[in-house]
Amino acid sequence: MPELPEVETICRDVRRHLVGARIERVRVLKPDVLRGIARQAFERHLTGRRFRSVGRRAKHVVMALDDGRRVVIQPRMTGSLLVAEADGTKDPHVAIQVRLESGKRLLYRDVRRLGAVFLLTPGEWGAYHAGLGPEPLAPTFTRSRLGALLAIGRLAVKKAIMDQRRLAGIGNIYANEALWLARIDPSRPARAIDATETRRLHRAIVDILSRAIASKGTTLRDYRTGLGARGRFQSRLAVYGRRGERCRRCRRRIVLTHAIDGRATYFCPGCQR
DNA sequence: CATGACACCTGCTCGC
DNA sequence: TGCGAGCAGGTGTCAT
Repeated sequence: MPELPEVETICRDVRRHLVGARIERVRVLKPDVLRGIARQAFERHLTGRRFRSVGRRAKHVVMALDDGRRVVIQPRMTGSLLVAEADGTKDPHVAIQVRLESGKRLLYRDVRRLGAVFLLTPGEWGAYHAGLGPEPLAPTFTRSRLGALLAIGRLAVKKAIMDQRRLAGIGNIYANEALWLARIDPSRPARAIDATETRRLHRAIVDILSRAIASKGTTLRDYRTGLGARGRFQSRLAVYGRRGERCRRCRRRIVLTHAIDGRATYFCPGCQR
């Protein structure tokens, strides 16, 4: 569920509680969220370590430890990370609890348990990082880089901007919203997007992600910030979840289709070409 | 290599 | 009220 703005919000919220803090105890309650490491090894490795930094890459939370390894969390559809004051192990959906020296708990909660948690060496992190596309909010993400990643292959533009190897962090909600902002039909072949449209799409992507972060993300169902609050961007969505409502630009009714990759695609047939 | 189908899970909503 | 079907913000694997 969480896309770039939601994960960014989570990181900002939990960072100040974690950086420099010593890990007193780790409890993995749902071992199937761990990838490539067993429960005991994960718990043993983290206990006694300190968090050195908390950051985001694509839609993933990256927490560096003082031994150089990194805990990487992919929340996927229903995962959430939050700092709590009290024990969370009674909550049936808490997969991992990390108790800090402050007494606070870092909880990884995941109703569907589709999320994934990794413990990576510096070398493994390098490969992980390299497998993801550019960060859309980094200064290095330019119009020409967007143009280059759209030019390859024959897939729909919506699929192209959601492909994490091409561009990191955009999911279904913000893909729909960015394409509406840019007035581009989501089903258009990516390679057919011209320079003017690429310019509009670049601006739309940066704009929608920045504004969503400023609103602490979009809460439709499960998503919560790192402090357990709801995001506010859902009230700003122009097309996502608004089938049958009128386009705020041209007054035509918003259409829903599942023709692209089987995912919900909302668009305005009046002004998205 | 690109692409599409499917799997992974649970919970919620809707129609009957 | 109960029940089955369909759906959900993501990503990895497998066959073609």
